[in-house]
Amino acid sequence: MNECLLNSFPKMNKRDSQKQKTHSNLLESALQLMGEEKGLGDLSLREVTANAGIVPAAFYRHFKSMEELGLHLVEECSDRIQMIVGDARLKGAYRSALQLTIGYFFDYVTNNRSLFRFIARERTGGNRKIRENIREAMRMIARELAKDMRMPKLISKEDTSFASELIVSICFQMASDYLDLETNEHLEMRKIKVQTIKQVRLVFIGTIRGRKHKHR
Amino acid sequence: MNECLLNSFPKMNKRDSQKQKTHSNLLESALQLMGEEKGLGDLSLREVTANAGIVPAAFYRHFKSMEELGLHLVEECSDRIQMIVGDARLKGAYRSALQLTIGYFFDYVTNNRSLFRFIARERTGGNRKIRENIREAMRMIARELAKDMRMPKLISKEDTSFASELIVSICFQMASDYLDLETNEHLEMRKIKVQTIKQVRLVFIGTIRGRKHKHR
DNA sequence: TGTACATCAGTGAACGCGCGTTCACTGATGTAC
DNA sequence: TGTACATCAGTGAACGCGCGTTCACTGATGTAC
Repeated sequence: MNECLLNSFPKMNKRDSQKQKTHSNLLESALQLMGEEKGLGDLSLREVTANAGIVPAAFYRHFKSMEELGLHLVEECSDRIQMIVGDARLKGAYRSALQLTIGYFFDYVTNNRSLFRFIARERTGGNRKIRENIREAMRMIARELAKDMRMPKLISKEDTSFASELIVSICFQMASDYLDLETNEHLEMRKIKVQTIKQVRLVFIGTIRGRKHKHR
Repeated sequence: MNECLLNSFPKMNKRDSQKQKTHSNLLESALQLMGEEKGLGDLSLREVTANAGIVPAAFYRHFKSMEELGLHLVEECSDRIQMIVGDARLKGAYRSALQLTIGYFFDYVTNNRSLFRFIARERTGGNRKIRENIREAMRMIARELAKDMRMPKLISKEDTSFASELIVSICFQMASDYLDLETNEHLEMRKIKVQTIKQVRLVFIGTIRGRKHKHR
């Protein structure tokens, strides 16, 4: 479907679309190889190319280094997560109960393990440029989320963006703890979800009740 | 001083104390070599031993792998941070204004950059066992912090521990962002401290005002 | 105290291995006429 | 449409390098008598 779309572009000839395909094969391979345990820094150029079905030297036709691949990966993950948040809004998820919203979020996390793992891990674990890009991506996700928080007129735009950034940070942190559980530890999973809900509610309450003392 | 103390133990003969010294040289070397940018996984056994002034093979007299060294490092860092928190309590820091407390915290972070870097980074970036140990260490720090939060009788023990865990998590996350700044970005540093204060205050407010709705 | 033996932290050489990077190349695809 | 040349994603061999680990060793320190 993606390829089909690409081919429909006038300039997308056979050669270009094949290149696109290999390009995304490389990104997908990297994500896949990192799996549950490894970070970007633990991947070798050779294993990524092998997994993508090309020869090591061909890597340089697409990226000048693994770091550059990492930056593309951040971008892609960020796009995908923003789409997730956007979709959820369209489906009205964020307008419904908090439990439900957090539930949806953890479903997405479950269905995109390696994606969230990657972001959570490289957020503090990667190199500086990647960390910065992830922080920026999270800020954009928070902005997306903030649209859903246009709660009562009670809360100023400033407070909304502050709260949404904190909520995104908390959710990613909890998602990271969540992904560390074995897939059969249902009780623990439940506990983390409940905890997340409590934490987010606490942020809401704090934001609403604390709004008068804004600058002090 | 430390060595002196060790030597005063009856069983601490010359050989044992030399071993202790090399042992902590290795830990210190690892911390030092990780510096601002590298994680535990980016260190090679060879560079650590070289920096500690021993031959690669001698590493195995102390640890069976780099992972084991990492676990010792987590333990040491955790001890040091708990001492920091404990000291702060003795000095009465946590009883004084919130700004002051957070200020002290960031001073400690500044004076122990590599230590906090290590914890922040490996908290999500390291291997599973190390991540688990760090989470446990943070829980203990939260417990230590909770002693200082025995605020008005308003707040239940349960809520106190919940809030203190969230606060510790937030502080570590912010410390990690803080350490990403160049040492001359005073304005940005100020901003992160202010943000941290706001976030922690928000947690306090949320905890106090939300305490009636405990389980729902 | 002196001697003979045991312990063991640290040595240094050697190993096989996977790594990133370079290079001249190939052959399918695209382009100009 | 057919032909001649250009482009360029992917090839495959080669390189030097630092890696973790092994091994028999050394010699200072500890211990038993």
